[in-house]
Amino acid sequence: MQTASIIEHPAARAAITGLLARSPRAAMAPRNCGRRYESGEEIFCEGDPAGAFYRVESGVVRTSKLLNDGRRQIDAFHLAGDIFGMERGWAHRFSAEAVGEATVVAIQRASLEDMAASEGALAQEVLASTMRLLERAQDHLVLLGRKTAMEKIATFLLDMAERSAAGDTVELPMSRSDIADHLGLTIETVCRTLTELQRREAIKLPARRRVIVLRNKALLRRMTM
Amino acid sequence: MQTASIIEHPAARAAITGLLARSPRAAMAPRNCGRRYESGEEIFCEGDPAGAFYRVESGVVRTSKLLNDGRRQIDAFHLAGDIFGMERGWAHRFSAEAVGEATVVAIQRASLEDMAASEGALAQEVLASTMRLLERAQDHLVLLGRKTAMEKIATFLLDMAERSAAGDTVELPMSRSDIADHLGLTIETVCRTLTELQRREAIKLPARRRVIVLRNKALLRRMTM
DNA sequence: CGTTGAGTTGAGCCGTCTCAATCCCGGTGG
DNA sequence: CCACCGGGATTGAGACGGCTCAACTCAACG
Repeated sequence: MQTASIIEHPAARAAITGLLARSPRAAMAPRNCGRRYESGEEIFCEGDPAGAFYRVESGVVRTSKLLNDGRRQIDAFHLAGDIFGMERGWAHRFSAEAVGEATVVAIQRASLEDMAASEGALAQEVLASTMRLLERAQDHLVLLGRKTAMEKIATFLLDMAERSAAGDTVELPMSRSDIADHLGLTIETVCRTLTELQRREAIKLPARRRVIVLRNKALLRRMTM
Repeated sequence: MQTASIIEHPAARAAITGLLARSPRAAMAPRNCGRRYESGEEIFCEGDPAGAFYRVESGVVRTSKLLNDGRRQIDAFHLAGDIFGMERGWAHRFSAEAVGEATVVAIQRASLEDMAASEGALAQEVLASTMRLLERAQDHLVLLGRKTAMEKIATFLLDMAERSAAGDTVELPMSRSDIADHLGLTIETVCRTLTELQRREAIKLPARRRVIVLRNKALLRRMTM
C-alpha cells in the first residue's frame, strides 16, 4: 500500500482545484461529494462518454468487458483509494459497477492535454496511477495466460489479503462468479479449487460464505509460482 | 495508427531536450543514436535497473515475463514507433528482446516526478503512451481470459495486419513459439488453428513460413468475437 | 420457518496440452 | 546448381485440466 492517491496528496488537491477551475465543467464537480452506489449498480457503461474518472472512497468497484455471447472478463477490482475510468479517448472502454455498496467520487476530467499540462503534481499523480493500473494489468496477463486454476486462486487470495490488509482473514466482497470472471475460470472451478485448498489446509472456509481465512500463507505463496 | 509518439512530436522533442539537460545522465544520451540489436538479443532483463525507456525505430521487440519453471508470457510486441520499458519504480518488471533485427533508441529517464513536472508536451506524450499500453493490455486480458484458441488467433492476425498495415499480406516477424506465449497457447495449437483457418479459406499459408495472407477479413472479424 | 439464490459437489465431455514423429524452409558447403 | 543439414513448423494420438450440465446444500433475509 505505498499508494499515494491523487486526492489525498495535498499538492495534488491544489492542482486538481486549479485544473477544475479552468475546466468549463468545474461547476458540476463539487469536491468531496462521493455518490453512494447500491450493490451491482452501474457507475458507467462501455461506450459511455468518458467525461470523468473516479476514485473509490469505500467499498469495491469492478471494471469489466462483455463479449457478445455473454462471456465476461473482469479487468480489475478497485478498492478504497484506487482510481479507475481514466481514458485516452472520450468513451469508456469498460463498464464499471459497484460490488456490494460503494462510495465513489467523480473527478470531471479535462482533456488529457490539460491534465498533463497542468500543475506537475496532478500530472504526476495521474501518470503514477495509470502506471499502477498498467502494472497490475501486466501481472494479470501472466496469470491469465500461463497459470493453472490453483495458481490463479492462490495468487488472487494473497493479493486480496495484501490489498485489504486485514490480517489472515480475507473478506471477499465479490461473488464466486466475479472471481471466476476475473481469473478466467468458471464458478465451479473456483469452488472446487477453494475446497481443495481447504483440504490441503492452506485456507479455511467458514460458514460465512464471503470470508476466507488464510491458514498457511507460505504454502499459498509457493503455489502462486 | 493515430499514434503521436514521444520522439516524433516537435514540442516533445524540445521537452525531452529540456528534461535531459536537467538530468545528470544527459551526457550519456545523445539523441538519434539508435542501437542495433541482433535477433533475440536482450535489450533489458527483468530486474535490471530501469534507467531508461525505449522507442522502437525499426523491427519488433517483445516484452515478456518468465515463471520459475520456464512458462513464459509475452506481454506485448512493440512495432516501429512504440514506446516500451517505462517503469513506475526503478527496476524493469519484464524482459525485452529483439524479435529479428531491430533498432531501438534509449531515452534516459529522469524520475517520474521530473517527467511529469517538465514541459507539458512531454508529460502528455508519456501519459498518452502509457495509457495506450494500458488499453492494449486490457484488451489482451479479455483475449487471454475468455477467448478460444480460434478467436485468439483471429484477433491476433487482424491486429498485426492493422498495425503493420501492409494490405492483406501480413509479415509475422515472430516465431510460432512467440505467438503461442503471447496468446496463452502452445506452439502446436497455434499451428493447428492456422491450418484450420486455411482450410476454412480465411487465410493462406504460403511456403514462406513467416508470411500469412488474409483472404477473408470479414470472416476473420466474425471469429474474433 | 419458508423461500431464494448463491454456493457446492458430481459425472461426463471437450478443447487444449503433451509427447512423439515427420516435414520442409533456408542456409551451408561442395 | 545441387545435396545435405539443422531447427522451426506441422501433424498425429492420447491424456488431462477445466468446462458443462445437473442436482443438491445452505446462509441470508423476510
